[in-house]
Amino acid sequence: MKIGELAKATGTQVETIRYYEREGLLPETSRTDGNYRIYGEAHAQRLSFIRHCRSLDMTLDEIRVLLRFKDAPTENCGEVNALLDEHIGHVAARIRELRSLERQLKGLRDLCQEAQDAAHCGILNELARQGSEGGSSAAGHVHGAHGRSVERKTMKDKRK
Amino acid sequence: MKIGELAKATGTQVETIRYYEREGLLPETSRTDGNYRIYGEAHAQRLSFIRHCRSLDMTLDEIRVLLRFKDAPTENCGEVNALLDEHIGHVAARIRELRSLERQLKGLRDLCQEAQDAAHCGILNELARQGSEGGSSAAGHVHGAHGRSVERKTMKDKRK
DNA sequence: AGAAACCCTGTAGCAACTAAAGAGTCAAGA
DNA sequence: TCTTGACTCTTTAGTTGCTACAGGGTTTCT
Ligand SMILES: [Zn+2]
Ligand SMILES: [Zn+2]
Ligand SMILES: [Zn+2]
Ligand SMILES: [Zn+2]
Repeated sequence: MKIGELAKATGTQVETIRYYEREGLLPETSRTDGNYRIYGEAHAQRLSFIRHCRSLDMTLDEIRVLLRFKDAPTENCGEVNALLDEHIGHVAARIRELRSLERQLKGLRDLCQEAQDAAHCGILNELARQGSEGGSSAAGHVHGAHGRSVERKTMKDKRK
Repeated sequence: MKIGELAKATGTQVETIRYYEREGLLPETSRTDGNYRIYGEAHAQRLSFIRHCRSLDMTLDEIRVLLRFKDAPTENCGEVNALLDEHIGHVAARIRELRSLERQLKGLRDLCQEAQDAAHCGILNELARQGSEGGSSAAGHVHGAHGRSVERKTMKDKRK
């Protein structure tokens, strides 16, 4: 099948597939006379595997490790288990961070019950106070607090 | 004070301060004869405000909005409250996503109790199964599952 | 005076894509 | 047959919030 069909079959964007090839997660395929990539069932399975891992928020580096084991069926899978445990740790750590943020944010929110002039807004004034360290810092690899997908479109005219 | 002193006073890196200036979060300052930026107390406060917001995982765009209200003390702060509520929603949404991921990952982990050959590893086999959509997708702006800071250093020699 | 410590601008890199430019290929319809 | 349209190709740049150079200039200390 051609790249567009593979994309449809796996729910992946065409550019993402080419990106994975560049990154070495998918092998380079054979090509048609017209230089089109052609894929088989094995490619579809491998891509499904990758996307499944990504849906669990693993990094491409983590996925690379798992793929090495997929490609070496006689190896002992102990490292796979360890990697998964670590990744679960990454997720758990980020959840703890975000819960702490949520608490702080709710406390902050309570400082302004009803709208007034900005100069007396408890929220703005509290944010202006210095100190109060303790934000997210160490540990794993689960980051950010802001999603992909939405509202990305509207960002074009941001600058200027 | 000079940029290095401001950096020390606020616990911010020098490059970050210059970056905020480029991004319009901090105003351009006056300069010394030798073209050094000079800052006063007001700048330090503004920077503290920004860093405080960042420690709460707000985006720079969100912070820009809050700064507009800081700069207009007579405006009604209703939008501030709304922005905070939205951001709390972002964080809450991401927590829900990550909790779902955590459940899935733990279920996956249970599929391989003791190390064996990769071909029979329940984890690898389950990841290879297709379907099973339902990963993170819609909503807010709290993303990823992988932290900043650590293990970034080790990534230099990644390719090749 | 010389060296260390600071500052400047400009550019590139990180993760994991996404989008777009500019060109080529292929199948079907008029 | 020709032409439209859908598809594909490569290359390049943009996204977010910084961080790290490189290659200079300035200040300050000794
Ligand atoms: Zn992880
Ligand atoms: Zn308020
Ligand atoms: Zn937010
Ligand atoms: Zn196993």
